[in-house]
Amino acid sequence: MKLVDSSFFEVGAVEMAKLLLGKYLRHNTSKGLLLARITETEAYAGITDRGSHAYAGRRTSRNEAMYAAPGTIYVYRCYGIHNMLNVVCGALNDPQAVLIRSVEPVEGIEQMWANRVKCKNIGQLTTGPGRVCEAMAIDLGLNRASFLDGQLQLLEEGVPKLGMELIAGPRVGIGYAGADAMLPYRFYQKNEKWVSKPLRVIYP
DNA sequence: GGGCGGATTACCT
DNA sequence: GGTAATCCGCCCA
Repeated sequence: MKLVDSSFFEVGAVEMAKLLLGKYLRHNTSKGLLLARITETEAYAGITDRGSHAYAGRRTSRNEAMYAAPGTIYVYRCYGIHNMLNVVCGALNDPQAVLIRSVEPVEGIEQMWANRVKCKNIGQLTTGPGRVCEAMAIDLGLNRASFLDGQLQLLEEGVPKLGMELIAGPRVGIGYAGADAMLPYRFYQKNEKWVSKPLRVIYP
């Protein structure tokens, strides 16, 4: 597998959310290598998206990473407890990002179990954005770093898989976003089992 | 300076 | 299905 290059990130969030499915997230930690396949994503599509931290051009210390170069890592803390991992994409000063909601563990699974202190069920090891960060030891120290040259990386297989059938539906937990809460910006592959919350309503 | 609440999870009934 | 946990960022004064 090879690292994706910088141009990979130069697309809007909705396209990026689809392209990230099946890619690999690798974290080189002091306790060993963690590798996982991305299985569920959500797009946060810039300043017109009421669900986004950057809606209406909001720019604060928390979301500053969204305004950085495509390929930047955006990690923030939610509910005072959980970290959320996002991939910044689009263009410089165009705050687009994709939330990684679930992954399939591939390597370093023992370490992931150790990181997920209270987890007993394999199906809950890495499904959910907070769980992904806990399992893969992703914290605020990675915020504003880059996927292109750091210890957290994105990889792809030499030969892309074809014919993925995608499921799309509304994003989770953004009821405040009004009409934008209905947008089909959450994605996973058909028959994917590493998913946080299966969709009831499926958009064709 | 102060109050509110969240891109969630785990554990309870 | 309901709710506690837990804290910084955000917004208003």
